[in-house]
Amino acid sequence: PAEILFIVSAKMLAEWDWKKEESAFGDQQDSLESNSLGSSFDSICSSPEVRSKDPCATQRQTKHKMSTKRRMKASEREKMRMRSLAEALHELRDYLPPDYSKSGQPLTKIQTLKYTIEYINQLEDLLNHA
DNA sequence: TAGGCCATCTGGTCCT
DNA sequence: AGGACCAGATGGCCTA
Repeated sequence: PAEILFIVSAKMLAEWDWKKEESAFGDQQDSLESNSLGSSFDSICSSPEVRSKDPCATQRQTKHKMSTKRRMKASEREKMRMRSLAEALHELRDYLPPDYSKSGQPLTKIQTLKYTIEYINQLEDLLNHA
């Protein structure tokens, strides 16, 4: 189980880090402005300029509302899913040497993933040079 | 008080 | 059709 946890977290972080690198610091301003496409969708679509041509109208029409019951069920599942993810991260923390949390405070999720990568690399080096 | 972290809700998309 | 996954939004809590 520990190995699986390590591999999964390593993959998660690898992907996360890679995405970060891609959109790095240079264009932070841009990304801030172009960010939240989803939430800005409504406001964009409601602007008079855009409404005339109307790329959004069809999308709006295809927006189907979930029934309240189904939405509640989905929320509940999502809650459980996120909890199990958090639980796995807590568990993962226990496999890291105590050195990583010198501050005395528990590692954050991101820290846990980053340090796990670091730790795996260290172990890998150790094995390679044994 | 601002900023970081987290849990939760929600709508969209993909898959079975 | 319904479940799983994802990303954005939001609000609460905590700390520097």
